[in-house]
Amino acid sequence: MNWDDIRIFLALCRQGSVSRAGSKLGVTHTTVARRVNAFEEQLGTRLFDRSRDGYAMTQAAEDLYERAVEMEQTALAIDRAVGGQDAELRGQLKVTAPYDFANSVLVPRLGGFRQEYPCIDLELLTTTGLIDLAAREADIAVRLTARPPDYLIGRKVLPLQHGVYGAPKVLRKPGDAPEVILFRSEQNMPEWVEQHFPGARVALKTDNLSTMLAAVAAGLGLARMPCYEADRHRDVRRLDLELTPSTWGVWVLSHVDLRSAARVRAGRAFMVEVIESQASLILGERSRYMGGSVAP
Amino acid sequence: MNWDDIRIFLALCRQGSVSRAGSKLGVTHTTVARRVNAFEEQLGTRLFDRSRDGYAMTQAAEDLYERAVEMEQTALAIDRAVGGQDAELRGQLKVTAPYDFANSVLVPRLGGFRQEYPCIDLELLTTTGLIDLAAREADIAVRLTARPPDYLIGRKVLPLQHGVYGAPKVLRKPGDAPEVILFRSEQNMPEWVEQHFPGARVALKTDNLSTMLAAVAAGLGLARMPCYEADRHRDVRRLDLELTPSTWGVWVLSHVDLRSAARVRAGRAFMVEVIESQASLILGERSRYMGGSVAP
DNA sequence: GTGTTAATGTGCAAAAATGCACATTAATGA
DNA sequence: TCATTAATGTGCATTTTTGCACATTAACAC
Repeated sequence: MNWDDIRIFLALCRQGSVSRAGSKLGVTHTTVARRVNAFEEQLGTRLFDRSRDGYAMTQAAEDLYERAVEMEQTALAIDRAVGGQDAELRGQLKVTAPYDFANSVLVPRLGGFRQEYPCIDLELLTTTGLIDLAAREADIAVRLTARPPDYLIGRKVLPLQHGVYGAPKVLRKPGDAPEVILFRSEQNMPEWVEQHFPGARVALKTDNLSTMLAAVAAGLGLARMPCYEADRHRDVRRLDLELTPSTWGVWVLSHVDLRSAARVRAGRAFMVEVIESQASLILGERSRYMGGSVAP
Repeated sequence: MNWDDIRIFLALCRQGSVSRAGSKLGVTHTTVARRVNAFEEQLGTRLFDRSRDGYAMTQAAEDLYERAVEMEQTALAIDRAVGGQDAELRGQLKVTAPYDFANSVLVPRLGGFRQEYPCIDLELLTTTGLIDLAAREADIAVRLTARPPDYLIGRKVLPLQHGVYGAPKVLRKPGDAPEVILFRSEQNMPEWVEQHFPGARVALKTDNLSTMLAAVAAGLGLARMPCYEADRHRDVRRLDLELTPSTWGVWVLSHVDLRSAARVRAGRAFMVEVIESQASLILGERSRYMGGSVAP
């Protein structure tokens, strides 16, 4: 028997629906449904009655529930026994991250963090705009930058991949010189425009990625954006252009003073894992190009 | 944390090597090594010292061990709580299966059965020869047959796929009529020889599959064999011939009297799972043909 | 009555886990 | 000294698990 099935079972008992259980566990509701179905088949016993209201525990599930709670207690005790972390993995943890990156990459996985560290009160402070601010009274900062400030300690988890994106209808116009969409901070025409679209006019200047992406999707023009943001939009396409590589990366940082606190270490490790697990998105490996292909 | 990692950890503590732990758990040693490595990384603590003698527990592992045993007790209690099976999933279980099929398909996975049902004393009785005997005082019989005897109850899990096999050096000889290898029970030249190798001489008659396979591999001639046996030998090749399909199948059977006993039901379910999980082997999907290709 | 929300379920694609085959090494026995 | 055995470790292929996108349905609010 896969003991982890009991963990899934317990969450579903408590939440009453595969959707809510999935959110708590940091997985999709389809995963919860499949895991519980497989668990029932393996045990040869139905544990839940299914309805649109959710999953109701059967008598068999009631019989197992207390044992499942015991396993959870033991699992938590194992967690605490590792490195004597017992007193430290509780309290408040503030994480700051760029708004779009947080929404695209971090937030969907935070259910898993809460599951793993139920005694940590997580607070996510987002910053808007591409040019990130210094950490504002946060324990952990996720930063998209070429070089973090000296007073923050951490490492570059992944390089930040950029691409130039446009809407299909814009890209299909043969001969037309598309317009470009820039950030407010870009006073001069950037290199990728001079190099690939000389003479292009600026359709829009914006101060955040969401607006930029929405503008690209609406066909206002082309923009150079990080892949983690643009590739999530299925209606925009990336141009297969040679770009000066970005020197920026995804950094997970904390104040030098805080790096040894257990909950900060746990928080950083978790953020690193979440970022690494979406490497294909961040590195642009999911980009869609015109003609339906993806990059090799 | 994946609670199933604790189950792997516990097995490795007890066995002292990833090879032995893998055998006990019914997985490969590489799986055990990977799971434990990932578990250590996730905990941020080294649990084992590695050497060629095996994996020795660290102090951290010693600290966790008792908790892991507690989880195992709780997991076993959950097993027992399901359907009130407590008193039934213990005792002796005799399984009979054809010698070659048992060795090729069943034995590698029996570690998993012992893991899952530690209180069942498994006894495997093998029968030699292609033509199987009636069940000999066994609870469960795995049979390769077209039609099981009436006093045995069960189902055909998979059809049995056969092929004609030869050694590469035999198959490379252009124009040479290869000789054939038959079973002792085959008094007349079988149809596949008459159809594809008319006039072929018999190089050898044998009474068991292992000898037949060894003879094929040694280049004595061609033989028609079940794929589950031949495809495990990497030096023989299957001929892409049209054969009269075998009417035989892999059956999992038990006496009509015994089919409702919990340990018999558990045993049958497990055998079915093991057989189904090797469908690609049994159905000949792993056959190697001349020229290095595999069948589509 | 209609729109919204939130639930389950399904099929396909992507990601992760596992198996397999092999290399290497050390211990052991002949 | 050499062959055998049994261990760990690695790279690639295969299998399994999970995510994603979508469909459907029911309850609820307006």
